[in-house]
Amino acid sequence: MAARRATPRAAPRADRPKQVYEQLRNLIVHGRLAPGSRLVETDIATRFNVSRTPVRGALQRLQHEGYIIDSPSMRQSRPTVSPLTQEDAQELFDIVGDLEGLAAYLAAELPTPKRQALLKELNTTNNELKKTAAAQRPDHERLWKLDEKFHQGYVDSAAGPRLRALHSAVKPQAERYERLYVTFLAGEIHTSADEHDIIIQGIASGKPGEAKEAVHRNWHNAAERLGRVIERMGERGRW
Amino acid sequence: MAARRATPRAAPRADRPKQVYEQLRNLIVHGRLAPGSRLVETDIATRFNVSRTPVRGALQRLQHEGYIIDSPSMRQSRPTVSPLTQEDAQELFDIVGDLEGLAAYLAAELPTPKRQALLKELNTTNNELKKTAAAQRPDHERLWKLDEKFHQGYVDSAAGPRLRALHSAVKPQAERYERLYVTFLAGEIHTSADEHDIIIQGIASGKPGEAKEAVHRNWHNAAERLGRVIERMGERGRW
DNA sequence: GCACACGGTATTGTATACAAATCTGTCGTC
DNA sequence: GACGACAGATTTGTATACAATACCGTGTGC
Repeated sequence: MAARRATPRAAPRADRPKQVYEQLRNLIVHGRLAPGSRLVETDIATRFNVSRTPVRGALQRLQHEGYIIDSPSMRQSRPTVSPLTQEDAQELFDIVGDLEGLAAYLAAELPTPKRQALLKELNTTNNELKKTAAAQRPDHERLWKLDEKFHQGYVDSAAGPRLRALHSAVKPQAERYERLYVTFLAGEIHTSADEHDIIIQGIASGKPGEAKEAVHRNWHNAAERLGRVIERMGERGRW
Repeated sequence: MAARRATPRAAPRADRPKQVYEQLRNLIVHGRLAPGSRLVETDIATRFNVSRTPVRGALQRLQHEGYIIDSPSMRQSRPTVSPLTQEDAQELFDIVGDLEGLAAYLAAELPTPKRQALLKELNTTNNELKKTAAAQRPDHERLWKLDEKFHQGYVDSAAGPRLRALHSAVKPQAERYERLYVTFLAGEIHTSADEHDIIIQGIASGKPGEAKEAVHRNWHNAAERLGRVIERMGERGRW
């Protein structure tokens, strides 16, 4: 164990907690750390050649953002990767839809010039999404990125700092489920893209309420479509 | 400095990070730690007779929940108490309204028996609120607690674990502004109580959309009323 | 054969020493 | 008199030692 420590104190002071956080998050999101896995500070520390201190920071953030939870029936906190369930997906998507709905509401109230620029961007992204989805063997990574970009578009241009912060803490958690979605429901992406058009329409016509509702429906429907997939997999939490 | 440490290692192992967090949060919420104040780990540690380790955990949580921010224009993170501004209040209240709106939506969809129990509780609380507000010199602390209890009612009975967690992380931040509200707008509490009745009505009639909208309006209006107060104070951040 | 207690092990909580980085104030130079 | 460089002081980042607690397997008594 001690022989393996490459450069423990020579590391270039580059926000190690964040690096550890990102790497762990990646492992979780991509399913390499299965739901239920226990995260042991010491193991992680040796794995990344850092001490427990930055690891602790990363774990606390992961926990706060919901990627890991303290396994129940234990007093001492034992962080484990949180499970993937149908109910959780449904609730999470509703919450994301709600937050993004608020952003869309605000986007529809933007002054015209800014709104026009946003609309152009949204249309471009969504058309690319449609085109990519229509391909013979759609590029999953690209599909996911385009969908992400679409939603991020109106959030960035209309949300204030607080909403943005909250969104960027909550939304990424949906990635765990979205990766399932895109893997098993690539054929239904066009449904989503059509729903996106309704969102665009709501923002374009300057009707905040409609834009918001369209976003809600998009996420709610996605959760429903996804629910069938999770059920089929028996909620095993692995894929 | 060293002579003052009472029982550094004899403390009864009672989740010190949480204790530190709660005490700091209290200081912030009650304005004893003014916006812009710098929080220095070592100072806090000596003040509470703990080491920097639990303090660090508390600070990280406070930062994640928005009570403190890294003051800009500095590379090294220098946490300071976040400011109180009109825009921030408006955005924060909209977000809380949005989250609680979702909870109210779900509450209106609850099965009848559960809904009846909830409605009874909400009515009781709101009537007490009205009664308290009508008094000659209303008890501010009590007013705040009753309003809090009212909103918590439908959240607790309808929200899932995720929504509850998010709500309990975001909502308490509004307390900084609510304390202003109740201090300077005690006379307008009845307006809020009337808006609460509309929420109750929405849940009672089983119309999720209306319940949600009523919650949105309640928070949005509150933010507007509060905005006038903050403006009057010149957004000094002290009171 | 089962329940319970006990001891070893694993893991987290806390304190503290040290290193790196920034900030602040002073002094010298132009 | 102002600007800039340098040195001391502050403060945070990291590593690590130690303490406390929870977990787990084994053994003993009934």
